[in-house]
Amino acid sequence: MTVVTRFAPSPTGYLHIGGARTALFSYLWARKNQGKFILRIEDTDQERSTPEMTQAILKAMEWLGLEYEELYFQSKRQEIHQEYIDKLVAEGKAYWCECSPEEVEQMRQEAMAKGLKPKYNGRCREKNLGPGPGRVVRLKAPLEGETSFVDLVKGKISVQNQELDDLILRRSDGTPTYNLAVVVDDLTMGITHVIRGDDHVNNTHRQILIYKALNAPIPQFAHVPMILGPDKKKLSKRHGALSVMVYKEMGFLPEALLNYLARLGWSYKDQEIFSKAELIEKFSLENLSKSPSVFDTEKLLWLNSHYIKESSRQRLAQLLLEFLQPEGFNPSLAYLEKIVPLYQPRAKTLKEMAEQMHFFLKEAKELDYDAKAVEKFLTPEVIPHLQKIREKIATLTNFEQKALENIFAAYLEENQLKFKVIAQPLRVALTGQTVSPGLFETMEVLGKEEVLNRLQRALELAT
RNA sequence: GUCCCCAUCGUCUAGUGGCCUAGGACGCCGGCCUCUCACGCCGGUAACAGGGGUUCAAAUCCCCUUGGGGACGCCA
Repeated sequence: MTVVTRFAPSPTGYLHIGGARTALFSYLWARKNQGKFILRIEDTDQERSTPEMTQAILKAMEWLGLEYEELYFQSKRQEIHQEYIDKLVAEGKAYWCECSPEEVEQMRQEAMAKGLKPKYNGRCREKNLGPGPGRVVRLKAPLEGETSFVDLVKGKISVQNQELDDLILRRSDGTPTYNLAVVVDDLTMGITHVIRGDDHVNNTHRQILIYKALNAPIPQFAHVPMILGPDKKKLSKRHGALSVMVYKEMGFLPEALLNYLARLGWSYKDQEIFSKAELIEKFSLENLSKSPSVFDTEKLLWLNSHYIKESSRQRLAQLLLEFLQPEGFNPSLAYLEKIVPLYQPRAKTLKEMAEQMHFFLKEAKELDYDAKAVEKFLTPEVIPHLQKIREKIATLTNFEQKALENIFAAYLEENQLKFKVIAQPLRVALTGQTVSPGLFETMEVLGKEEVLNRLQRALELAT
């Protein structure tokens, strides 16, 4: 049987870190088994679902590169859901209930008071009611025995049927409830493996009851533990960025996020770095961890810097444009491609990279000079040296790193100087700041004319 | 409150009864490299929650305690 997995987000919010991870696991499992990966938008909550969020989720899936074979919208499948509800009622596996939400709430209170789990007490079970205003359809769940399943990551999970109640299948407004819709959809889409968050384990037993009432085959379940914040609480907005697309805006590469997410709750021996192909090859459900994991931005940052080093300068240059343009810079790709390699070993994010390279993108006359740096390094002692060096450089015809190094070596030799003495002053003169990539590579990228202009400007500044 | 699940360094994890005086990675600390900042390289710090069993042998199996997470909707 071919493997079919699905990711079923509800468009009541953006695609968040946790969702992205279960989507990834579902995707990997399908790919590994040459199966099918389905994206199903569970937009049945008319109140809170929006088309904008649906688009946002689709975009995020695309950015992450999680391609799916089929796309469904749950809201368009209500007739199918209804068919199954009718079938259950016809077979006596479900019944109409006239209890109002207030009455049910009271039943819950009573159960709580008795130290029991809050649940519906089954009052309309045997009333044999038909449809009517305000009425819902409930599943006639077994009163005794236990329901269990073997979770692919947690092992056997059982629950006494007394703990479960007659869950609602069809709301009084005629729409199907989540549990019914999920079961019918998973069933009709031929899902073989339901990979989802830990928070669904309790629903699983209820869903299995529906499968059984329907006499349908039950898929395999794999419940992935939650992702926690640094305080070990379920990851939420107060822990910072949650949305996948915000990570994009923060300058993360999709492969870094994917790699990080994969290793969060899953492992393959001691390996840390995985390409997508490797992930597909090595992924397995049994190596998923059973316990929740804490989201660690530091490690994500490390992976991101790793992938920045691995990426081609062309790709990074292209991506950088998105960060540079809002800042008012519009460099040519060719020029950017020359700058990028100088930052690949240094930057942890694209955003950081873009910010640090500003001085490359301005002309000498509009360059910002850090006042403190100027005061500290452009001293009367070094000015003459910079002046002479500028003259030497001006004679250079091939303005390359090697040639520049030679000029400097010669000058330092003649004057019995250490490079250290003029390095920082030179840096400040060229970049306006005290931190930058190596000076020779920086000069080569800036080009002769710009270097001469900047030295000129610095010399004027210092006097 | 009731039910379900979980428990190895600060964090992500390896470990599937002897190979464990517990390995890797991030972070942190120190050193090397060095024109600044990084990168890189080398080294270090640091964990089997506690208590009972089972066994010749337990991080690994069982029980209890503690701690943590999740779920109890006409939300998904």
